Amino acid sequence: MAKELTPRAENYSQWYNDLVVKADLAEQSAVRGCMVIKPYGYSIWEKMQQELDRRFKETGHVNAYFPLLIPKSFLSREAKHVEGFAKECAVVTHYRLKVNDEGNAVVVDPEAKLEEELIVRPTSETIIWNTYKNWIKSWRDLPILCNQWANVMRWEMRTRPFLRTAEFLWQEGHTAHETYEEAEAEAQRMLNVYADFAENVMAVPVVKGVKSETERFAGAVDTYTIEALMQDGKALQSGTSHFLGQNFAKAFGAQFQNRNGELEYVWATSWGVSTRLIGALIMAHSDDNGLVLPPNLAPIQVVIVPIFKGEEQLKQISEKLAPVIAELKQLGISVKYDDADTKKPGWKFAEYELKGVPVRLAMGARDMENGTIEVARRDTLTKETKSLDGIATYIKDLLADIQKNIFQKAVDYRKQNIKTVDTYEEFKQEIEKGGFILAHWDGTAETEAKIKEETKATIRCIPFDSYVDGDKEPGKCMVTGKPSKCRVLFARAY
RNA sequence: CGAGAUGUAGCGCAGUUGGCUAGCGCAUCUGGUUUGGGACCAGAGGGUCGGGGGUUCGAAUCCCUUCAUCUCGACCA
Repeated sequence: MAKELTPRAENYSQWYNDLVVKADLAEQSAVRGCMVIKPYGYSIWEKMQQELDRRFKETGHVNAYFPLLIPKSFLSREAKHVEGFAKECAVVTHYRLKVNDEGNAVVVDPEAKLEEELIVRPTSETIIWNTYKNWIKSWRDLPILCNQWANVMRWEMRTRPFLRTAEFLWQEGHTAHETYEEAEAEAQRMLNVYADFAENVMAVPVVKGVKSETERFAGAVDTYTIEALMQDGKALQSGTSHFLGQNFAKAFGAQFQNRNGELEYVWATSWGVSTRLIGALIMAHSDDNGLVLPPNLAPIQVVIVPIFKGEEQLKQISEKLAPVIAELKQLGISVKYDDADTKKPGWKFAEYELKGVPVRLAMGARDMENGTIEVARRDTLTKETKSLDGIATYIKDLLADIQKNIFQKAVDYRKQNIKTVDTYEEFKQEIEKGGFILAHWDGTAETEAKIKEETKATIRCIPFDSYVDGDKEPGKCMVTGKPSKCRVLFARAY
């Protein structure tokens, strides 16, 4: 056994770390907190990008690119914003290196100090609003609907592959609008795009809602979020969309003449999802045998393994399979035919299971004689022997079925792990078991802080939709007994 | 940034009362036999023992120092 995963039950974090490395998604780099995303992991990101980008374009957005480096002064224009990010910014102070006097190392040239230091972007609101203010003079210039695919850097103390790294890849949408209502609707619309993507492409069910003041993005009026539940019972914030009000417009002096000829500050949104989604994908579906990828994101949807003795037999099997491969490709299915004779079939089976390939086909001498093929599905780990006739359409349907099944499993899991509690004592017990908890809260930051302090649980969001009977009805805060409008979603989170 | 642990071949580890040429498993390479769930035999290559300094006739082993990683806290998409 070349590659063994730590079982989830034994050590969930270790399982996750093992999987990331052994499934060839990413590895540790020479730079603290930064990872190398390997080709297999990156191709999952590329598929995510394709699906998201298409949805952004369909909703009228265009892509652009803004600089990596931001003048330090920009960050401090919005008071809350700087407060939120100042502690985790990397700063560029010099623009030149030189060889030291001993001639054996390069050192920073003290002569080359920057007049104004530059910040490696933790997010781009400031540089973008400094730019947008020049683009916007009239209501006729609005809306601006831009997105950028970029890297950002947040100097985190503790990092984990995909879930929290110092540098990560993401997209950030930044839009400018004429009215409060239009911007607010945009923030909601993009949250819905994220939720649709999470559920239909990633097969990860999410709870949509609004963040409490404490958890809100620094500089936003409101932050909307999609929250997913991982297999260890912890929540993962998987995407956020912010209604920024006029905060950044005011900070950067972005005004326009409205339809009444008056000067007004521009209304804004921003929204993003990151490579963290790969972490969500792993922790939502995978098992002790390795990754389980939903067909809609799997870089390889079908792998075909020939089982042969000698070159002559391989040739015969390959000929038999060629039309099947062609037909699958015609149906838009990504296929890998692994006829390498350097690895045994058993090794390949284990390897592709580890990598989460949704469907595996195998053909040996027996199948060839019978005109059959072995079909194995990753999500259920079941095998069946099927006739070669009509196999391609069968596989196409099977992939759709697997996508549906993976999602349903995740929905069922969430259903089993979403509870309501009415007393704080009960809450303390339940939170130890993990999962989502719907409970009443008095709406104050003090109570929220007390709960976090005592239980490590945070308010993930105030959900938009109802998940259990009566969760939208008023009640009494489980801690203080003060009135509460509706139940809010608690969990321990990543 | 606080507490603890660990650094020996690509990976996982043994060796640490100071003493021969630093070892084992996996991986790698060569040749052969194999191929329906992580094959077998034979041979081979691969090491600044995390870095620096010290003690000593002699250091992976003892001392000092430094760096890195992991776990747990504080902080966070």
